[in-house]
Formats: sequence, structure tokens, C-alpha cells
Amino acid sequence: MTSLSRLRAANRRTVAAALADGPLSRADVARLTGLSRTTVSSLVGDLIESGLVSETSARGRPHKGGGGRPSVLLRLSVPVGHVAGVDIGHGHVRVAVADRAGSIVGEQVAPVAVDTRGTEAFDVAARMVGETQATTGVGALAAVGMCVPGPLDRTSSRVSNRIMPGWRGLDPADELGRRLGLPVVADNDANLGALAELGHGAGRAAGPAADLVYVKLASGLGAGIVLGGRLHRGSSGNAGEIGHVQVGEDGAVCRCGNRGCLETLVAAPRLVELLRPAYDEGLDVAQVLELDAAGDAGVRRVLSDAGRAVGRALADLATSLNPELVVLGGSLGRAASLVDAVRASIDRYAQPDTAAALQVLPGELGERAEVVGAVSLALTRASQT
Amino acid sequence: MTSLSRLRAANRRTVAAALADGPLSRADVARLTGLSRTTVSSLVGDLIESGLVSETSARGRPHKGGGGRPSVLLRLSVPVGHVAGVDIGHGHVRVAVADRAGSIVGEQVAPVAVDTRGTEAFDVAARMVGETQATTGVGALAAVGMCVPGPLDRTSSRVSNRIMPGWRGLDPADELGRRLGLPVVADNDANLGALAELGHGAGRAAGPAADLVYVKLASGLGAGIVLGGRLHRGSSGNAGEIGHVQVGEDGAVCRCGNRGCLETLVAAPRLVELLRPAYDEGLDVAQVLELDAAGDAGVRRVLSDAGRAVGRALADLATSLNPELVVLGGSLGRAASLVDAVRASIDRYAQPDTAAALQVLPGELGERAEVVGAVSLALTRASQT
DNA sequence: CAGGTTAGTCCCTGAACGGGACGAAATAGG
DNA sequence: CCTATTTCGTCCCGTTCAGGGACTAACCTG
Repeated sequence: MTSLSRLRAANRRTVAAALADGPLSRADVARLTGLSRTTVSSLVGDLIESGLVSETSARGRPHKGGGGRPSVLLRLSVPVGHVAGVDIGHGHVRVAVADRAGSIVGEQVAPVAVDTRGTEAFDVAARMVGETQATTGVGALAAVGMCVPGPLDRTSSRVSNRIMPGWRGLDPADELGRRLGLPVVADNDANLGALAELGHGAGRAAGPAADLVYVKLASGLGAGIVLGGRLHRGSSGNAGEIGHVQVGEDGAVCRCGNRGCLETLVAAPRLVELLRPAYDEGLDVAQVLELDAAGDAGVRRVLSDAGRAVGRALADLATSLNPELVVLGGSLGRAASLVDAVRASIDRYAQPDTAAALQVLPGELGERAEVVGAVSLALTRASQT
Repeated sequence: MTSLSRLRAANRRTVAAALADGPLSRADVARLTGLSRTTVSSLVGDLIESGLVSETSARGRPHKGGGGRPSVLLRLSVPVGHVAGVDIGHGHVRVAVADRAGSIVGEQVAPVAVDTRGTEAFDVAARMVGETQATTGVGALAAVGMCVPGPLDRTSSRVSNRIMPGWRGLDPADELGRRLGLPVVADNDANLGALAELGHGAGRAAGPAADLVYVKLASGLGAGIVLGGRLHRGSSGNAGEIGHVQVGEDGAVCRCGNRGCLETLVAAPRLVELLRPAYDEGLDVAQVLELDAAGDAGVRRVLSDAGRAVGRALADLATSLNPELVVLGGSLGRAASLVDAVRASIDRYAQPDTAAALQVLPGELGERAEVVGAVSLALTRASQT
């Protein structure tokens, strides 16, 4: 690859990036990119030839309104083919198939006891991908993104620590890739949730270079940290383990081996257990959320205590990072009293200027955040080929 | 600027970057950069003409050892001219003048009660820059970097909050720039300390894309956070305010307006005050460090208590960011019992995998870190013109 | 219908990279 | 000592790329 052809390739990408925002004419692209109309015309010719861009039948208005030849609007062609996203959680497997524009055309969920069944989840996931492909009539997949419920080692991409008992030392992307015969990329749930909310959820408005902390409150507690629009993974891939911040010298022993981890106080199963004596024997998270919405005092108390604890940890993190947005995701992320308590706790404990500049929002994607993030990951991978 | 001339400029920078590592021949540069010998020759011609590169008198060995025309070694010319760094601390002003290679040729310190005297520090700093210039026989300066003891607003570059009573709403770079008639760039002490230790101190070995947290323990407590080799400033420029993490509900009232800030427990003046009743009436930080080195039990107790508190906050931050290195700077950063306590506290409270992958080192630059960072900032600025 | 305006294209120039040939400067070997 | 060989650096020239100017296309206004 010569330096000159690299320049042309870079300019092609510049043009494609300009077109990503919306349908534009060649003249618009020239104005936006600073390239000459001649060059843009040539580059667009290349892009049309390689099928990445197409002319629409619609005509645009001339730039300055008045009379003049109308422009031909261009748009990025949605590349043919599809991708899949797989979300393996602690108690479920969720699969989505999407076209190359990111629109999900088919989705499927199944409850699976992932924690106790070792690698069975990969078999289930592979089967579900095939089924979803079949029911939606989709052909071969270009790539698969995958969500893993725990941190991955940055260099080996293996499951690094004690969080998933049956998976230690496993390379999940490789496991699923072997079963599907497809390229698979994996990342953890909080990171993918962060990507999803940044691109398609509560963080959309914050712009692509935002500093955002996504917190997943569900059976565990983890954070995905986006700084300058890019995921921060940490030097060994363990960044965002906010659930293992210590909040008490003599707290419960955590699955990570420490004592007093925040997660042991606020994980969803623990909250349900706290409430169960006073409510139904079969109380579950969905009912807790309903009770909270209905204003039940006991539930509110428990959720706002949890929110206060999480907010306390987030306040310290915000004081150090000064992000512009915190998104609360996971099954508990939409509980109003929890969100309110997080906000209050941040206002109380974070550095005042930082707290004033910080937005706290519930996630918009709910339990689908991870699979949407997995689809994004797959799209990124697919566009690299 | 056309796209084609931009390409040449980029290649010029590539060549210059290759030469930054050490003296190389044109052929070496071609092999390293992937550019052709012809192109490299042409680019080097440009660079020599503009004075950025020069041929050395030394001759290199041919690439594969054996016979062959010996190569002419090239090196980056140190650009003519000088820059200055100014460090305005709470009780002193320090000025350094350096050549364009970053070697400091003259340095000066004076005690100034900056906190209480408003903008007088700028007059003093301007005078000291002039004096240092005169005594070292240096001509006009290309740029000045400046260290401010508190956070700057990211957009307005003004002093944003209540930390410096006499400076509120001031634009320090503008103040000093007006007095000197020179371009001045400002940043806060922790950020500049981080840059200095990363480039010329304890972080040298970590590589240029490291994740590093520099903690300044002195009359205040702040952190400079470097992620992927770049300073993280936060959405409004308040990142790194680790001194204002809350450690006690009913702690002392802090200058930031909150109660129970970590800074109120571990700032150097507070530690000295704690110790004074048991020691000399005129006890100061330097003596405390001596007593610590000599093994004095009382001092060790106080310093390790402080280290434990700081380590506690750093452990939480590390659990979230998973950095590879923490550098302890500021006047207290070299106190062995404090460093040990920080290390122990991180091992105790941080997520175990993260703690295992994390190095904790005392700063190598001591109280000169800020001025070295200010010089770096000035060099960056000067190379942009 | 004529004049004005904007979009897109064609042709050509100037700029940049890189391949090949060539002289320069050393070593190795006879 | 002389020649063959090897590597370095440069010169010449072809290829590729961006962009300016002229030209055509397509539409609006009066």
C-alpha cells in the first residue's frame, strides 16, 4: 500500500463519514469536507462502483435556495448481509439478528442457567442464532458480537477471574466461533451496554466524544466507562469493576474473594431476598419494580438505600473523572426511587462543580442494552473486512 | 491547505518522529517508515532546509554489516531558541528556562504567599522569568508553560472554583501572557506533574500510551489522570479532584464547600499540625520527612494513617480504571511509610486482579515535577508554531 | 424565452510518491 | 594493488492524486 493510495483511501473514508450523517449531494460533501467538487465527484464514483454509496431518486434543493440545478442526493448503501448479537447473561441467552444498518430483524430470548451449566450456554446460543436466522429468512452472517457477563483479559481475551465458575480460562469468542463457524467478537456486559446507550439510548444526545459512565445494576454490578467516545478497558481489561469497590470492612464475602464489595449489598437477588420476608414467597425483580412504581414504602426504602450506596461509589468516581453523563441500566436501572437516590447521593458526595455538570439518566434500552451493544460490536467487526 | 500538501506534511512528521528515537540514516528511516528511499531523501532535504534536521559528521555501518557505502547519520536539530516553565504553587513561584531539547539551563525559586496576595504572583513570576533569562544569557522565548494550583475551566481556561480566593474568574495564562508579551499556556499542578513523571520520571518505562494516575500530596491533594497516554481533563476540566472525595460524614469543612473531604485529613499542613504538639514548635514538612526516614514512630504513624486514607481512595479509583501505574508526587510523595501504606491499602481494598497488575512508585522529580511539566507544555506549544 | 444560478463532469496542471538506473563509498578477496 | 560486491544516496521519469477552470445540465425567475 503506497502512501498516495492511502491518501485516496483516507479521503474515501472522509466522504463516507460525511454521508453517514444523512443524505447529501456531492456539492454538500465538498463543502463539508473541504475537498474540491472535482475530487469528491471522483471519490463518489469509486464508492458507487464498489457498492458502498448509491444515488437516491430524490433530488435536493440547490445550496442557496434560489434557482439552480437540483442536486442528486447520495446515501450510504446498507451493505448486503446481516450480523448477529448474542447476550449471555447469568440467567438467560438473548440473540438478535440485524441488517447492516443496525436494524434488528429478529430477536429471541431463552432462560438458561448459565452459571451452573458450564459451556452449555454456547450450544444454546449457537442453536438460537441458527433458529433466528431461519425464521427471519436471513442468509449467511458477516460477523457475530457477543456479550459476556464478566471481565475479559485484555491480551488473551479469556475469562480472567473468578466471576464465572464454569468458564475460567475459556475464550468465549472462540467457543461460540467454533460452533458457528463465524468470526465472533466478545466484550463484557457493562462495556456493551455503555456502547448501546451511547449510540442508541440515553447517551445519543451527548455527542460521539462524550465522557459517559454506564452502570449495570442487575444480578451483579458493573460499569462501562466511555471517555472521549471510546471505551476505557484498563491496562489488563478489568476497568469498570465498580461492584467490587469496598464499602464495609466486615461485609459479606464476595465471589471475587474480597469482603464488603458494593455488589454484595445492591445486587438484585440480594435486594429481593431482603424484601421477601415482608412480601410474597415468590417475589421477583419485576414485582419489586411494580411495587416501587406503585409507591410501596418498604420497597422504596430498600431501593433508595441501594441507590444511595451506588451513588456514593459513583460520586467518588465522578469526582475523579468528571464525566458528563451517568446512565443507569440493568433490570434495576429504571426503578425511580433508586435513580433518585443515586442522583441525591452524587449531589451530596461528589465535588460540587462536578455534580452540577453531571446528568444522571435511566437507560432507555432496558434489558436489551447488551444485545444492542453486541450487534454494534458485530457491525464494527463486519465493516473492517 | 490542500489535501496533497497535507500528505507531505504528514510524511515529514513521520520522518521526524522516526528520527526522534535516535540518529538514523536515510535508508534506516525508509525501512522504518515504509516510505521509499527516494521519498525519504526528498523529505529529509526539506527538513534540513528548514533547519529541523541535520547531518552528523559520524558515518553509520551499512544495514547488513558487510561491505557497502556507509550511511550518513541524521539527527533532529535542537531548534534554536528557548522556552520557560512557571510553577505557581501555594507558597512559592518556581521558574525554569530550557532549550528546545527540554534541558533546563536556568532555574529559580522564591517563596511567595500566593494565596493571600491575589495577582501579585504574576508580577513576581514575570520578573523571575526576565531575571532567569538575563542570568543565563538567553534571548527571546518562544513560549511559556504555566502551572496553576487548582482546576481550570475547560472552555474559558479561567480559574473555575473556590480553591484560589484571589483568583476567581481570572484567566491566569492571559495574566502572565500580558506581563511577558509572550504566548502562555496553563494547566493545573496535578496534570503537569503527571505529564512530567510520564515523560521524564517514574513513568518513563511505562511507555507513551500508558494509563497512569499521578497523585500530588502537598498543601492540597489532587490527581492527574493519564489514559492511553493523554491527559483526561473531564467534561468541564474538573477531573482528578481526588482530594474532594468524601471520607467522613462529619469531617472538617473544606475550602471546596463540602465537609469531610479527604484533603482535610491528609494535606501536608494538617499533618504537620497534628505532629507539632509532640515535637518542635517550628516543625515543618522537611523535618517530618527526615524523622520518617530516621524511623520516628509518631511520624510514621501519622504518615501511614494518611497513606492508608489516600490508598483507600486510590483503590476505589483503580478498581474502576485499572491503571498500570500510580505515581506519588508532591512533598509527601517520597515519604517511605506513606508510600508503603498506600500500597498496602490498595492491595487491601482494590479489586484483586487490578491490584496485582498495578505498580505504585514515588515520583522521581520531587518538587520540580510541576515546573518540568510546565516546560513540556511550553515545548508542545512552541512546536506548534 | 432569455438570463441567472447551482450541480456535476471533463480536461489539464501541479504535486507527491516510488521504481529503476546510476554514481559514490566502503569492504572482501584474490 | 585491483576488482567484484554491496549498500547508500540521488536523479530521472512514470504513475497517481487533488484541484482549478471551462463546460454542460438542470432548474428558477421574470
